[in-house]
Amino acid sequence: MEKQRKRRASRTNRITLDDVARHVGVSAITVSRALRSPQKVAPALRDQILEAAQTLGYVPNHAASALASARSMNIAVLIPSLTNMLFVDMIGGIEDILNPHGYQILIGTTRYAPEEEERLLRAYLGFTPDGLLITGLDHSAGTWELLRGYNRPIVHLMDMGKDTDSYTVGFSQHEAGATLTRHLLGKGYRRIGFVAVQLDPRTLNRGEGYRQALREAGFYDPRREIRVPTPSSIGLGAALLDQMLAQAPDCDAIFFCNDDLAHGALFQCRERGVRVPEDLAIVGFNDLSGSAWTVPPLTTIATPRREVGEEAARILLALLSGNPPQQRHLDLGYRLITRKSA
Amino acid sequence: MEKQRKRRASRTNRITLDDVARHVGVSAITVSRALRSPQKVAPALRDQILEAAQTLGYVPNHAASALASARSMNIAVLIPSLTNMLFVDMIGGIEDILNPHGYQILIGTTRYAPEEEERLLRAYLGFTPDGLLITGLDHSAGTWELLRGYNRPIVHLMDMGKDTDSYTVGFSQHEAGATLTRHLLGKGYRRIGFVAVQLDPRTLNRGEGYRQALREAGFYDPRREIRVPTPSSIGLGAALLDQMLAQAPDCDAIFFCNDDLAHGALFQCRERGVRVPEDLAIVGFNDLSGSAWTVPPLTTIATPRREVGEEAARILLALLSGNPPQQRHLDLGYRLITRKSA
DNA sequence: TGAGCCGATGTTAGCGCTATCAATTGCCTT
DNA sequence: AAGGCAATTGATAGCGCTAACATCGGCTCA
Repeated sequence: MEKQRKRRASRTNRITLDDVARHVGVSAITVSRALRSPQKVAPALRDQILEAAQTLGYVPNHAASALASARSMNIAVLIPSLTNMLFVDMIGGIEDILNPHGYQILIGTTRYAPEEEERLLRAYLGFTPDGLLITGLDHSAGTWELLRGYNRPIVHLMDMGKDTDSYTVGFSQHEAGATLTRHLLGKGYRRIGFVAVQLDPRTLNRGEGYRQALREAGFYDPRREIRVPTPSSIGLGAALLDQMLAQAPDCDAIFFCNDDLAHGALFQCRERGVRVPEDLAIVGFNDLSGSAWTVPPLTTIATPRREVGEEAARILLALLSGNPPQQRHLDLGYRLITRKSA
Repeated sequence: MEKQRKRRASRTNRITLDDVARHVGVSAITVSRALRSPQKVAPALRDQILEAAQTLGYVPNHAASALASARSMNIAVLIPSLTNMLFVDMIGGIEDILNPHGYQILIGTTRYAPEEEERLLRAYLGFTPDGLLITGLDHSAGTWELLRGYNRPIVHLMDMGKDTDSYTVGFSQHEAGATLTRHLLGKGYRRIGFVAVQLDPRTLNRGEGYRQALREAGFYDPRREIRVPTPSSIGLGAALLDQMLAQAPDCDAIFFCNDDLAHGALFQCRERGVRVPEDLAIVGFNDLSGSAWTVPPLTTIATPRREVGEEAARILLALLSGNPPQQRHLDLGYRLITRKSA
């Protein structure tokens, strides 16, 4: 009654565990062990198996392993966009921590759209990721439901949610916006404009901080705010500088919600003969790589994006190994970078 | 003789196909069909199944599907780095084409290191990707061996390999480098320097083009070349401008292998009081987003990186559907962008 | 009217791997 | 000497899904 195992037309001619096992003359499970937990196999045999695997060019089938073990060793990471260097830097931090532990990250870009995020999340759950890193705390109801049903570690990035019991790693966008605004106030600027683009929740929070700081000082004026949903770019910054000077010519400083925009604005100031910072101060946000090299160099807020990635990954690893950190919210702060533009 | 299927301690409490099937009162395969090829299931039943799947919150298990069907619906993409916007743009092009067809891309960053590329490739083959997009044609022997053993579609990106039978999509780095150099020669510059960083094969090819153009014109002088293996950055560009002016003060133009560097150089020229282009012409390569907004705007070569991604993805799709394109090499060219810096 | 065929659904058997438990061996205790 | 224990290897049964073939009405057409 020997059960004859007949291959289904050999759909793939890949080398399998069985092939290696047969080659060495042991059972498949022993090969599996030799590769996954070497200390469980006698040294001599282990070496023989590893050599055979090498010779035959064996590559473990990830799907089969994930299916059998219920651990996929991959982590889904959802970010709004790869075009924004902010998130690229964050991804770098994540990979630096997770890769050495054998985790593979799956990057999904939501294009700043909640529906797209939900669709993507659903698709990524199909990969049975062992953990999830997701940007922000603002999600569609459907997304939250998926997150609730996903009973594995989740860490939210770049936002602080002191009120939730989700794990979060980030900093207060609101405070950062207020800090930068207060810095301008401290320098004597009074008619401070704010330019917001993309209008994702983090941008809006910065705007809230700006508004609060100005209100407290008694200088808030809604005519000095511009909001457009367009994605950030240098060209847009130049255009919005023009728009701001047209709609509020008395501005003595402008807070751009992103360094890109500020770069474009600095360029445009030069074109228009507006002296920075004598006639107009310009400040940005994020401290992107070019901001030290503009003319004049840009005053901005440095955000700990790489560290956010790293720390979130560390928390995820802790959760995966069953050691939940006592703190649910990690605030990595931000730094005010004062250069010559204000 | 009913075969009792007993669950293995219910390791995951996810909803499975079987759950949906039981809920509706059909067999698992019918549910599978309703989801994957709806036209094979009677409309009324299909709707009932889809609704049940929705209600129960069913998410297909990717690993199981990949294992059973030998099609993973994912495509591995190996690039040197995400820090370089060049590759981010390329990824954007790839996703735009592949995502609508249901393919998921797995991004691997090799850090410009052949050994890392080989390691990554091996890891990614474990995902049984249905196709592979890999940057360049310069790989370690081990990588080539893996590629040879991988009998599924592969497209090489950003390099032309007219001599190989690999599929390639890109443009001639060599010609682009020569074209830019000839442009400078045409403008009357004679003592043209070249600054290469990172020293990946594409950079080196540009350098070859530069050298050939200058040799043909009889103006090549090796003292005007700088090569450092460091990654490109704005700060490095500033530093290398200084170095070049120190080692070859008679330079009347400098070709930086990347726009980043050129941005830094422009900044440094301003610091040093070197007028561009009157005292010194500066040109870059790639036409990154900031290059239209420098002072003065940068003359550079615009590279079709998004298109490279798109076309490579299209070729991959064609290969996956069994319609190999007749052309193995797709040259997407490049454009000389003349601005004020030369 | 019956062979033939088509559309809709089901049955069976794996995909390649690992969890679980069993079997074997050698060796240590008491 | 018997029991016990650890170390090593193996047998078996699935993980959740889909390919391949089987089945079953109903319907067409000679």
